[in-house]
Amino acid sequence: MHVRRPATLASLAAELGVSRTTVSNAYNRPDQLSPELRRRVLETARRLGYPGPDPVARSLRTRKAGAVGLLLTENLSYAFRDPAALGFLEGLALACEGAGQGLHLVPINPEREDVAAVHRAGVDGFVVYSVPDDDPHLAAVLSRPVPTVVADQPIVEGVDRVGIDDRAAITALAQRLTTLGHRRVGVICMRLARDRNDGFASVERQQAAHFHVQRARLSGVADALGAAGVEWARVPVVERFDHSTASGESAAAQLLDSDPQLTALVCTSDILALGAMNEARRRGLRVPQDLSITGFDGIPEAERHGLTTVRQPVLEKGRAAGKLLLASVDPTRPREVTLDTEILSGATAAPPRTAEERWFGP
Amino acid sequence: MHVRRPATLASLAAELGVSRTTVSNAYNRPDQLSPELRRRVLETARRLGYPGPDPVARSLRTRKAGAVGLLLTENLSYAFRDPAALGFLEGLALACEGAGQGLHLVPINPEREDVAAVHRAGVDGFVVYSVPDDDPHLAAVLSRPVPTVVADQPIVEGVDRVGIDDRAAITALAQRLTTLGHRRVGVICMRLARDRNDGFASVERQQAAHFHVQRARLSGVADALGAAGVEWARVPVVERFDHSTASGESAAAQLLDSDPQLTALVCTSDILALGAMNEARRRGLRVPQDLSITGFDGIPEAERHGLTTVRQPVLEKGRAAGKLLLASVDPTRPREVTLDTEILSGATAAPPRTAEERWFGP
DNA sequence: TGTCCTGACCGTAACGGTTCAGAACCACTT
DNA sequence: AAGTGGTTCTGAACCGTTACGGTCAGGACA
Repeated sequence: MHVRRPATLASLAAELGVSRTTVSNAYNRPDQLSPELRRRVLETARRLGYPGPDPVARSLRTRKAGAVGLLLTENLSYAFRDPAALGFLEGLALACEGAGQGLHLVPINPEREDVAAVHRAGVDGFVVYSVPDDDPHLAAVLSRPVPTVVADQPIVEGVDRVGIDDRAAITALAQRLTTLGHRRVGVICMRLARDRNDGFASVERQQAAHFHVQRARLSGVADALGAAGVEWARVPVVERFDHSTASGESAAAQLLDSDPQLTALVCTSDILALGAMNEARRRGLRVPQDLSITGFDGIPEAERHGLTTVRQPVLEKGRAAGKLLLASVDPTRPREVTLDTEILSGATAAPPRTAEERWFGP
Repeated sequence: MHVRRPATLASLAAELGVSRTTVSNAYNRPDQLSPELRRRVLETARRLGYPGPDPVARSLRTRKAGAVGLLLTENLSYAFRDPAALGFLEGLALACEGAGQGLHLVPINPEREDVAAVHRAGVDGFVVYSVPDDDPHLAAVLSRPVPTVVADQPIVEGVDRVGIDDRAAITALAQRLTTLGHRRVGVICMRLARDRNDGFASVERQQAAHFHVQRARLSGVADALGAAGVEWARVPVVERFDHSTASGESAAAQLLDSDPQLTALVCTSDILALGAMNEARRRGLRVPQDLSITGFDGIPEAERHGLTTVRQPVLEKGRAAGKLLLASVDPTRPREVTLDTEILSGATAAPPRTAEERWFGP
């Protein structure tokens, strides 16, 4: 007995004495052959251990892979730790599931700029989530002749997009602070470019940021403060490469050390804000009496801590990205989806203490 | 100007007046052709908008898809809500990433028993996580001629597996309760089969359970109680189909209603245990003074609440599953990996109150 | 001068399917 | 007897690539 090569559609057809077409039809178009023959085909398939048409060969012919690729800059595992990313992923998975499409997570090694994985992925389209404008993987995705949807960022000419109005949302939030009377405000933001810069971010760096979302949020804060007469160039902005509460803590420390007069910290994510709250507690500063803190995202953890923040519909965003991609054959689909946000009032924003209060207590 | 068909390797070769092989080599084996020609090939490719070799065609020829399939019973989105599943997913993603393999999430519609998605997935192997023994999707995976690794359950003859010793782990935990003096114990477990049964689970149902992990954990509890002289048939076991804290709450309520004398609740997951704690609080029962509660998994949330539970290395389990699958060409690999667990003592297990204490206070 | 080696390139044959235009056959109508 | 329509099945083309086993020119070597 020799090592039998696995059965194929052709070998099955030969065994049965019918054409390959007929075997193919037995699987894909039952109405095209008599029930009796179909039964025979399937039975013989079982006997020979034929597992059904090979998915890759089928994909080649039909030009459909049945899967959507997801591109993330970070380690895949990052996505599983960040609640906002996780919500997005869940929404996207939901949309794919509903359409019977697989979700192919593209493996990115952030160390090596290895774009090959993007070219190797057998998918019908890509969703790109939160990568910098100049990411080489993004370029690789765009070079492939498949539809693409970008979530949040970056903004690429002619590419479908789903996101929120980051700028307007954070402007509204920051306005609450200025309305409460805050004028000395510090800002904590996420990485602005692919290079690591854990420290103050100059206005030039802010404007040159490769992460559109961060850029938009910073200018949103600038808008609100500007409207209250605060000169943006004097507002300290601290950047952190890693997105973690530890980053929020050290950033808050850096801000408060450099300017103890700050009455409010605006953070561009809830994770950072939660870290900032930790640092405030460590310093014995009461939030919001001594220090107001705001976040962004509206993750469950933030809600539990009563953080004043912007809630964005992350799950809905993922779902919208999936739907948009899967509808890409439809010329009447929207080319851009902007979802609504909502301010969660929380309990971490209050009027600043006056100078007297600072010294003598309320 | 006509609608140009997208460029292929062949059309590129024709344009250049070289063979297809040479163009292929320009991408895959730069050493096989002169740098000069390679440069010309790549430049012409750019000019014609050729995006590089088609991944599907390549997969067909090389018989490698560059991706690992993941099969979950539940909605994909379930995996993003259950911390244990999430940890597993993260570990698996890490392993794939390290090997440059994609992770293909197979879309399962739990309503319809549609196995097609399994057949459509272009992957080099499957990881199956937590599905019932008789799941049709599992059968579909096994019918495909690719390596497969099962995580936790089910146990399939001849299929590689990674898991923990569920039975021994929970026996040790339950023994703590019996050592403390507990004899009236109730049990809350997850679904035992594919049909919904929100209520008491008979011993027959327990033994016929299609979820190996649940079966193992229940018999582990039985072992410990048996050793303390408690007849298992009299121990109330309540089953819940959905895995949520709400399920834990209602299950605890059902147990305590049926037997107010219970001094301890053993739960087969932390999620259920956290729900049970909610219910205890609602009833004014102090944990652990009035009621001891134990969990299983060791999720972060449990640790925060000081739950007495078993910690299992979920991330490591995912990673191990990935490594095992990716090593499946190596005949010397282990065929089964059993990871260690550890009891987290927590603060939700204490000696039961005596009858007197029950009536007159401690 | 003949032999061998090496680098550069090529032709053919898969890889395993799907698709589409018909062929063959049969029952039924006119 | 010829035409009509429907069902069932076939043949050949095609999807885009890579594996494999070459050829061929030119230089090294003895």
